[in-house]
Amino acid sequence: MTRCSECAVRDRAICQSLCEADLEELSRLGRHQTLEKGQALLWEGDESLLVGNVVDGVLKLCSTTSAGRDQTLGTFYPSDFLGRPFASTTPHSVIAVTDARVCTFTRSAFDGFARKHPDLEHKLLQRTLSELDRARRWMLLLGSKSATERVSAFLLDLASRLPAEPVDQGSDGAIRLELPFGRQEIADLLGLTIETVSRQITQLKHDRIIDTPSRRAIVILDRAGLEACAGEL
Amino acid sequence: MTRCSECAVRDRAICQSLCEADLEELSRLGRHQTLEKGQALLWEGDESLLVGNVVDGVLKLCSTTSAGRDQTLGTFYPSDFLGRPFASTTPHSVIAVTDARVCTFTRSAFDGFARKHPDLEHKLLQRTLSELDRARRWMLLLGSKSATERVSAFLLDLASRLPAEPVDQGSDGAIRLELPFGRQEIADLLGLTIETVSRQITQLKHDRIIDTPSRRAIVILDRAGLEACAGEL
DNA sequence: CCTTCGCATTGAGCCGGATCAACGATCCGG
DNA sequence: CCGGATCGTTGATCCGGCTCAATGCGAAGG
Repeated sequence: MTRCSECAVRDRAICQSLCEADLEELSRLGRHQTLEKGQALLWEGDESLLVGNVVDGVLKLCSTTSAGRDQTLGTFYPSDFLGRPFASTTPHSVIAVTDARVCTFTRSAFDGFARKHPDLEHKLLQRTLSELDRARRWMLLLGSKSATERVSAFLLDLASRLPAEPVDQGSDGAIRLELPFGRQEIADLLGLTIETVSRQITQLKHDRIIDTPSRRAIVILDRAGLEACAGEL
Repeated sequence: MTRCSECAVRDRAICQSLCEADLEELSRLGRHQTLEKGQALLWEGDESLLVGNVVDGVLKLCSTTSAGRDQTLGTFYPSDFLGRPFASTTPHSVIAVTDARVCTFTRSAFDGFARKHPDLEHKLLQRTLSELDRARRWMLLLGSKSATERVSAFLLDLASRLPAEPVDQGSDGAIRLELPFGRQEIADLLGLTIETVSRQITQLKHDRIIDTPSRRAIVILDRAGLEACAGEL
């Protein structure tokens, strides 16, 4: 394992709470793992064996309905913590959306280490609380928002999570997003169908609120307009 | 404030992690508060001033859509922890569903105390992780389940949370639930309208899966049938 | 260059749940 | 016991998003 002190997310992941010596100890418990797009790291209902940090790439948390429909329950970006510590089973699957690198620990080793390092647990608590806030905001979206609102909110959420590349060519404040998700994945995230997502994107494009230079790219032309469509927040 | 050692939820709330001496200290930071049905304890977006434990009664966590529609994002039963520690604002409102008693702390005092008591923080972390699991299960419900599935799942969730009173009269394993929620509140919880909730309940009654001896009471006659309607989990 | 394959878009029709509106049932104060 | 208020149920209609089906498009490979 590469030295933690050289880690790309050293200053953003929960490990930031650790001093050099502790970090050294933790690093001996972990290993780096690379995942290919589509590959699963954890399976819904399985024993909770792994936890870890995302170093690079995007992953999703998902679950399959009895009706065969997939629902995505969350997303993980670099420096996010994933897995279910302090429980015997993982309630949901974790799947790589893009090729990804994660730094993983066996759950039991991590649990033991965490219990001995209150600062680490504190960071983890803060993250979990934020994640809970985020999940509840998403519940609000799934429970009471229209398709337009969902797609708009999704794009705004993405814009806040992704490294935003400003479009230089004079187009005032336009932001280009490189989507890590395909249309079907967006649909699973929003509790919609792929057709509805596509139609909403087309509509937003016609309204000159966004542009779609390519399948996997979105340019936000009118952020305020998009926020209005998202029903705020 | 009554002594914590006599508290009704002493052995179930996060305080269980504390020794007598620490408990004594914590109790000096807190106060008991009674709430009437419908009364709010925290307001969405306000400064996060309070956190606490539910001693008695039921409360809900909710948010109002731009469209004026209410969505309930969670519920609190005795021994549950509520409020948003370690953040400056509470993202959602907390409102009493029934008359309730809560034991509250100012957030700043609680935060300070928690940081000095890793065992307490650990308990809080475990609770937050469970709450996150629960929120995600609910997201699955809101994102991809039908009205029948939602209402059935709601009744099962309630049955697992409420002190179940078995119906004695030979009716094999039937369970009676005293609903703390009105129809509108159930609708807000499930992301449905009151009419749809009502129709679903009527349907389940016709199918002899449940019975409704009174407005606020539900008897689960056929638990397996209800689980089937809920699309499992 | 053309083919193929996977993904995205577009169209037509349908259905579940929302909406609007009326009607019961229960509770409470007098 | 009555009258009103609140809450829940039921019915009729409407509409947003789903379903099913066809078409378009860009990337990879022959």
